[in-house]
Amino acid sequence: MTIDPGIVFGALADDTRRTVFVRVAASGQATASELARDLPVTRQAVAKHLSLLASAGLVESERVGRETRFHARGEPLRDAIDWMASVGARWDDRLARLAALADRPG
Amino acid sequence: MTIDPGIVFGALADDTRRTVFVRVAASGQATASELARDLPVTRQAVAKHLSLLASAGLVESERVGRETRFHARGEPLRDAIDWMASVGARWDDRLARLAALADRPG
DNA sequence: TAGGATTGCAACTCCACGGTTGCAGATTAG
DNA sequence: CTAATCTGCAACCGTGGAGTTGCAATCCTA
Repeated sequence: MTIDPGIVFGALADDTRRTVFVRVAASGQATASELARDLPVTRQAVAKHLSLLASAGLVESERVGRETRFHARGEPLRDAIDWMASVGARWDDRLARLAALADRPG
Repeated sequence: MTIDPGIVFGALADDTRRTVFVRVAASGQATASELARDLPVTRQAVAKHLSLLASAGLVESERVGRETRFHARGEPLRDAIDWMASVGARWDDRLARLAALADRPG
């Protein structure tokens, strides 16, 4: 099931949420509480961001004991890139080249 | 001047606005009134979307007589793709390959 | 010059979003 | 067993965004 591009773009539109996503990606594994310690927002705010990122497919959760660990996923990023490249390919040569590379699966 | 990725993602998050952008890109040139004729929203709504797309650098306006014609730009798309690919390159091989291609200018 | 077309600005409504606080349920540690 | 953690749910608030209507200004055309 491929996710609507708008959901992914919306998920990446917010600064805090983008930071959360980058840190999850960088650390491989992270919980809402861990992330909230280094951010200027509440643990619940981070949890909401992670929930929205999950509904966009950008993140996956796994319950381990009393904590919920999150890890990043690349497929929605690739889908969003595909969309952008295919739209821009009509008049932008560099995007056309990216579209050609992005289209071939594997 | 490179535009903040969040602005671009936000601009592409809305369905109607994404449709407007695609139609501007496909037709090469378009005005708010022309676009509104084929869309289920008002001319003013389309104008707002175009204004926001312009502030994200995704579109440029040119006044011709009594009408304002818009055309699409690719640079913000490339910037957004760069951001996505570089973030995902750490754990996703396909995104790493895209990042390698997107990084080399020209 | 009068009229139709095109645009821009302003005010208004509605609601989704980011953030907070408070609390209750589960789970680990001492 | 008890206390400290970690999580999730619900209610609430303020702001901004998407959309509308109405109106004034500008520009082409007959």
